[in-house]
Amino acid sequence: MANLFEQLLARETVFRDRNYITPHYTPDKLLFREQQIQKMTEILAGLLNGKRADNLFIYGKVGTGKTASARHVLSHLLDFAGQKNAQVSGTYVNCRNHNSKYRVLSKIVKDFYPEHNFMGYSAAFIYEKLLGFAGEGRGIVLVLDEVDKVKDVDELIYGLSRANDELRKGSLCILGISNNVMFKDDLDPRTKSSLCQQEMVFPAYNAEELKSILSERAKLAFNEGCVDEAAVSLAAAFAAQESGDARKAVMLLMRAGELADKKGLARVSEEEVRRAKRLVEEEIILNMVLTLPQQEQLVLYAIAGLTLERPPLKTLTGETEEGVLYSGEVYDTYVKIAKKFKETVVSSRWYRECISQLEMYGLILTTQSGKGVKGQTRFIKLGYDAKKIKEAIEKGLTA
DNA sequence: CCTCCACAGGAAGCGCAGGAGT
DNA sequence: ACTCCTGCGCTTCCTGTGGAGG
Repeated sequence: MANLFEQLLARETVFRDRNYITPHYTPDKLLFREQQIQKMTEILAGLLNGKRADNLFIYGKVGTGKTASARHVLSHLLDFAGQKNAQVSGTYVNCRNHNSKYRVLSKIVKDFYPEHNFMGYSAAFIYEKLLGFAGEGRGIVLVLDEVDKVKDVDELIYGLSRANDELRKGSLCILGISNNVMFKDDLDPRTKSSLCQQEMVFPAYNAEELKSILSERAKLAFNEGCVDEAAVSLAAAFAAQESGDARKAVMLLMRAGELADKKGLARVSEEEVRRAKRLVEEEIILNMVLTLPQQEQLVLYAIAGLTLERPPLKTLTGETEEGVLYSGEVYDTYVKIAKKFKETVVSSRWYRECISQLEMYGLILTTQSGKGVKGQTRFIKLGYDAKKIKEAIEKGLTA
């Protein structure tokens, strides 16, 4: 009997190197971002001659290459500065992980003085340290990704730009990135004019562009001839239709490849992409179900349970129709279930609020009762597969 | 036509956790 | 460290609505 891992590795695969088709990988050449990269290069070029550079604010939806482009330009800048012995430094901060002025500043200073640990030092000290570093005559680029996540952005930007004004030698250049279009309007006017000296918008990719991007990745990630062109087109089309998010397109093709491997297929075809899309959608729904507030989960669980109990009805035309539930009976079963799980039972008013929420999420469908029913009530129908939803919630409740 | 049923959904307010302000 | 404030989840109370049934 062969070793378990040996077996696994020896298995047929469509992948040459799976890493190239994960969202973590950034290609050396960023397609369809030449303009943006060019403009960023122009803005930052002055630093190499000891001049100041304008601050730049970049925005655009997720998966439009903002982060990748910024990091790309930054690394080129630092490489070139290293070769030319120019006094240029820079660092990248993801503000989702460093979401306050203090955290951002200490991350920056820690990057410039890797041998020191500034944990616990006062904000003023860290600020001075940064001023000192720049004051030695360095041009510094600070890439602040997802700046909108910083709680006190105004203070952070204000502090940094004031530092820039105070410096006699050296300079600071802020390159802010955000995918929230509204963010700019919430800023203090002074912060806004400071951060947005230059602005840039990254548009979403269209289907053709996504196709080219995917093709490039596919060449690297898949073995030759292992992925149909039609499959790449379809994945690009799906992603373009929804959002123009390159990351989503890449994920879709990766999943399709995994499906092909699982089924022992030699190549990835459109069929795998379709199945991958369904799979991804299912994951999103199940994830949504699990992150629902407790009471809404219980209500949904009651609906799923009742739907399964009730055999699908045959309509007059012979088609089967999903069981339609009355609002009242759903509430009654919800109460029973909540008691069984020893959870608090909410009032029927709040239950109705849960129903509205679930409908907003698209997890259920409701219609007003018409003729043939006494009183006024809502008919409730599950939007997705009852079994899967029930299983998902059961898993969540026992965990 | 009136009444009742079986709900829908608005308004006000309560208790609590957690963040902001000092 | 302290209070103050705010948002969330929820309850209570209430008025509205359209069909069923007498």
